[in-house]
Amino acid sequence: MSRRQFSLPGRTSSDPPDDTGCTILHVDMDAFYASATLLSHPELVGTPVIIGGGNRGVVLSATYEARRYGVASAMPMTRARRLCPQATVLAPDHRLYAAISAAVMETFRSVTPEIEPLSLDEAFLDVSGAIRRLGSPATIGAQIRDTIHDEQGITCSVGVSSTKFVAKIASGLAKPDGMVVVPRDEVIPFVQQLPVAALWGVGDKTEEQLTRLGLRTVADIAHTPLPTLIRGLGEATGTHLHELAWGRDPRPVHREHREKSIGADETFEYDIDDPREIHRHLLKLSDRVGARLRAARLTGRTVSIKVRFSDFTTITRARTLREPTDTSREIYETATGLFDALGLQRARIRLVGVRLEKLVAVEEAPIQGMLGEPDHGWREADRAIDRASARFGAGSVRPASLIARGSTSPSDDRDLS
DNA sequence: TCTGGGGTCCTGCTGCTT
DNA sequence: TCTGAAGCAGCAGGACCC
Repeated sequence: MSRRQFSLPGRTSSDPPDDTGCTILHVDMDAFYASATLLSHPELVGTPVIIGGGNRGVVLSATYEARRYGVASAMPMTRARRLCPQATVLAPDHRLYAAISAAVMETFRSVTPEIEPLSLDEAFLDVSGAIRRLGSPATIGAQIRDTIHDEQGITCSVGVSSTKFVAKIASGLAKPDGMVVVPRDEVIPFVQQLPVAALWGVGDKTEEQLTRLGLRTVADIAHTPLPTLIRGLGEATGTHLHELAWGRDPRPVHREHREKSIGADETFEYDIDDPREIHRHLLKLSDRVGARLRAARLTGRTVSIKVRFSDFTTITRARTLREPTDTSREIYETATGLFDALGLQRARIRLVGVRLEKLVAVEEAPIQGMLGEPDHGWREADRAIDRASARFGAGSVRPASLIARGSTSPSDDRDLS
């Protein structure tokens, strides 16, 4: 098999770049969800396929054949279908993605323990400790790509550089199925030739603001006085972009990742204007969030809700509790309290969400009983539900109000993802 | 065109405490 | 007792990322 390498603009494959000091690798699976799904649909390989679903869903991923028609991730499904009507649409299989992701992360761990996963399908690796054992960073990148292709049957792209953000841009340029090395002494010209939108942290709005300031390339940002950037973009963003524009990104690869919030939200198939129906969804979401908190042995102090109306305007409300909690019932009661306080009169609601913030480990947060809670209260009930779910499957036990009339399937109301 | 779900971070405002 | 400043926490909204 031949894998594309060293495709930095202006270079040829006979001119391998100097990867000395380029110890950061960014590895990104190519069209991960689509490639993974096609493992069980080999007859669709080479054809346009879109992963996504639902009336109001968006595209999770698409094969490169579908992307040629303009289909892109996060695009509304209705639009994707219009752009590429001949595409096969498949529902996502999150269990499969998690399994492949775990195997890929294991491959990374065989190279170095210094891994920072960003999502299921990408991670930063600091390979400085592996060079003596496995070879240069570019050699290690090539080995990783071959291993993932041979063992998982999917391709990935690798960016190699001395900083995280340059490695990330490089892997994007390498796609699909390629590798780009940005030598240390070429970082500044490499970064400064890029459009501003290539910078990490520049989305539509920031790009608009930068354009208004007359800045189109990273070089423009680099040569703009810092106070001007701060005035236009704010202290944090201004400083951050100025640093990146000079190739400076001192952030190391972080092995440990501590979650700061855990939440769940749900877009309804049709807008809902019945507060009792909203309460039922808040109960389901609180239940889901509570279960995830307890599984992660975390508690949270601030309960926040999100409400999105039919016109897509979105509001959030939050309440900080006296003590942290991991009890689904307490989360639910706080969430409904926040929702009821909005005083909505038959407003058409598209989405509701529940989130727990200010997380602390169970061990660090002595949990107190809810006010008026009996000795064997909601906490014990939650634990019993968690045990039943572990044994019989998620959703095997749930609040009676979530059991639809005539329903016998636990999956009716509870999302297993 | 018509916008998911899971997150993180930043900014501005308000109210409380010192 | 009153007032203003400073610091901080909480809250709300928004931008961004995958």
